Amino acid sequence: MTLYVTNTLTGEKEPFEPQDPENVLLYYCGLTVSDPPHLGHARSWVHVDVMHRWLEYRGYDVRHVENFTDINEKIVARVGEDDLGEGEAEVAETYIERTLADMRSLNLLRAEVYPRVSEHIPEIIDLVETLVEKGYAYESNGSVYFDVSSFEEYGKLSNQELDEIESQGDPDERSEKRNPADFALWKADGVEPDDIEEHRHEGAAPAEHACETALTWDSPWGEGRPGWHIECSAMSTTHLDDTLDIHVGGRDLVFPHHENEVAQSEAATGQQFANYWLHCELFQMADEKMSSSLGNFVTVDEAVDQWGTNVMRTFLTAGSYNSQQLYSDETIAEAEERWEQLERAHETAVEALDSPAARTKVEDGDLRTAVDEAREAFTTAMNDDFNTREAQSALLSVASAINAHREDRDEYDYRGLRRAVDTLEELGTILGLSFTGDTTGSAALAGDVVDLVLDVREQERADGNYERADDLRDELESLGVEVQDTDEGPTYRLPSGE
RNA sequence: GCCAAGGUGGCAGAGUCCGGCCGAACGCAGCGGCCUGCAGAGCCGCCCACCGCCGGUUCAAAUCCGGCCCUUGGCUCCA
Repeated sequence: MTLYVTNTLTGEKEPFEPQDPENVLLYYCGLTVSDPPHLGHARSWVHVDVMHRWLEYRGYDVRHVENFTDINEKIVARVGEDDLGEGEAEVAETYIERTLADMRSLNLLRAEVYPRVSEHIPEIIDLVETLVEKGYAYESNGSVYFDVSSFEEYGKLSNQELDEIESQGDPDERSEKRNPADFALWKADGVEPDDIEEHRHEGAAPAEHACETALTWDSPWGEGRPGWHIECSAMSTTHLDDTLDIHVGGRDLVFPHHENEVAQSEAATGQQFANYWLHCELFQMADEKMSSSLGNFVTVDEAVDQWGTNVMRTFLTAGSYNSQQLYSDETIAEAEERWEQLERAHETAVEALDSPAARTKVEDGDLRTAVDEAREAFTTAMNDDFNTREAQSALLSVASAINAHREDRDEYDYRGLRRAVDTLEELGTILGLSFTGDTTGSAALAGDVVDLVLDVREQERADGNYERADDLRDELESLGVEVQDTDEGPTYRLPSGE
């Protein structure tokens, strides 16, 4: 079955064909590490992760590269704040560590490499030199700008005409540029206090001091720093190839960032930069998008602490990657409900498999058919531009089939249930969902203690002391332990977290 | 102003590329029943949609074409 993806470059859904039939070169525009990652980032990460997993599931060897932009005025602006660090490099490092920890907490597959701008200055300088030599860029006052008029296809990604594009970069640069739409590849000197003023928070070090920590490098044009767009071109080429199969990023980066990457890379190599441009849509808050600059974000660590990894992943894949998604307590709660349905059904099936009522000679055609159809539906959904919402529906239909089977049978279809459990686990993994609860350490101890309390409660119930039994249940409930009485005795769920 | 995406039930959100299986999925909320000491979970059934508006094409349109209205995002740092 063919995989279809929506390509921003053409604006159409097209069959996906990597250059090499066995490998996929995937580059994701990572973040500028000047703030703690928020749920908007997590949404993109999770969708890229699901793409990665699905491509692997389809048999491709995925070479996934994701950069960290660790050179930026906004990072300099944070110097000295809290315990972020005493210089641009330290602040960046602090946030990179936090970011990697957040990524782990979301159960993301690791990328092959997480290149940093500061470690690719020679490659960047080479690239800028190439552009100057080929006549696509010019030096001005120690800075180097890309001459957009020299690149005929400029605007093809964001579908804009050059004369409609307004000035890029800060006002000071404009006098140095030939065309207001030209953008900086290399910026002369370091960072000036004025450059960071708007990004500074309370408690940050004095601007002059912070700027002194800004990193600069020698270049053929004198001391300076790389411009914003050039790093992705340099790093993707270094770690992958001149032509990427898939370049992913947030919708908000289409212009100018991605447009500029296309211009730089294609001007330098003469090759198409990326065959497929995929863009993740943004979260929609009640009345505006979630963004670092608006300060209306929920950080990833807060969210994962509160809801747990599986709920977050269910939430983040509750819409297609390329559709805007509404963020609210209600929409998260709904995702939690979906996840819990899956989790409960999984548990139900596992318990049924372990019970003596499970027979290899029993066969429930409805169950087996439902599982097979769900598998089919999941595959179809994922191949249709990574339709994770539909994929979730398919998983939920397995859950319903399990419950229905358990409901109206006295003897269970062992093989059918086995297949249902395997399907939930296997397909769940593609969405990054994990059914394997923590059965070690304190979680196991907690489970034993709950078992003990439930034993006592069962005795009370047997004795007809329902009030006492309900109290025990309420107490457990208040600790987050969800108790359910079933025909085969009580079951419970510990608070979801990790 | 220019570019892009979108307007589907009370909410949320698929389906629109490739018109008919859409009398519109999945989930939440709501209603009835079963089960239960009770509750929850679960099961069965139901309710809620003239698919933004107007017009066109067609045997047939949520899906194609044209016009209009509205929303969101980008055009400045942004996943």
